Amino acid sequence: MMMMSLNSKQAFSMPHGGSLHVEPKYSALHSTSPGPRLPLRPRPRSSNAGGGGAAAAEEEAGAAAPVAVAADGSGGGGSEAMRRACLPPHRNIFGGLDESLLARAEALAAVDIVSQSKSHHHHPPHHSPFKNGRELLEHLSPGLALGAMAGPDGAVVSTPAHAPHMATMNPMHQAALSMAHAHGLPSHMGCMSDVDADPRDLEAFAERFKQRRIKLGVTQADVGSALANLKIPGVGSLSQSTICRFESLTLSHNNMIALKPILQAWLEEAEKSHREKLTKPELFNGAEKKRKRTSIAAPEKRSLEAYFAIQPRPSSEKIAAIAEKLDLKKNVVRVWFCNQRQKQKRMKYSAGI
DNA sequence: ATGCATGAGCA
DNA sequence: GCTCATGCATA
Repeated sequence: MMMMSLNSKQAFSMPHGGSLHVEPKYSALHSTSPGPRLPLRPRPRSSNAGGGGAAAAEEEAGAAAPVAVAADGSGGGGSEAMRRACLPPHRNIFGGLDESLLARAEALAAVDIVSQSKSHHHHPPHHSPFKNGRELLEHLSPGLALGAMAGPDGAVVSTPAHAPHMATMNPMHQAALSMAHAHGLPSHMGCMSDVDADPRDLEAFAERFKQRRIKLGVTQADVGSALANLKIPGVGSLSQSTICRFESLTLSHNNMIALKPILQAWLEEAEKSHREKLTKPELFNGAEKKRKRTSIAAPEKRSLEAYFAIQPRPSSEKIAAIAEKLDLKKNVVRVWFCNQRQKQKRMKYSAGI
């Protein structure tokens, strides 16, 4: 059970070189400063109150792009608004239909749906302690726009995460990981939040970051857990996924902006430590959680995509109907749509706003 | 690298 | 119930 293989050591050689399809990064948005700089809200708890105008506002929101910069506290709302402003005013012309909607999607995916004899599997609603890495964002946003930069009150979300297979780690890794420094974050942070939002900058940084990380011989997973060692108030660890997405620019713009200073801080510390060749292993240990990932079969997936094409935001009832037709759990379908929407948004951005 | 999932905060 | 930030599990 300990041979999970990869994961923590995928630093330099990813077996899958080019076979993977990279998802749309939001390459270069507008060249210079967008407007949406701060995802960080003043105090509110975790992430970005995205919910804000979410669903409702989503429809048009066209004009309100400027978005309140931080002050409003709902970073999410703001970012969202601006994001929407950039999106095409696609509206649900299908608003009224119900049956017809399903019928149409059915038609589109008819072939697949027919074979209801799919072999999908459900499993109990797994759960996990989950840690909240979002809080880190709030603390990182310098007082600039917010002015309210509380001290160490931030709940430092430490990571219950998984146990990095450090046993196999070489000295280099350890050195890079062991830098535990308590300090305020690199100087650059002082003036970000307003200027660091340049997409081009983020792109450049992400690339540089990856390059230097690899140079240090540290994996994405290592970086994630090492973040906790920075002891930055409110900053805990992050997962390999997040680091990966950061490097590949597959995070939301706001998320990228929020993470940049943190990763930059880590990078500087890591390189510093690397120079000193410090070696003090520091381990965390993780828990034993086993979440099972639902795998939606291709036919069902195609059907979902067909439905999504005509109505990306189906009502609860439509979701139920779809779930039944595809013989999937309603929640699975609902989540699928949510994730699909997120994905679509990123795609639209990458499309080159 | 990416698919499915959780959870916080908001409407 | 949505969005958004993130994460575990997995291809």
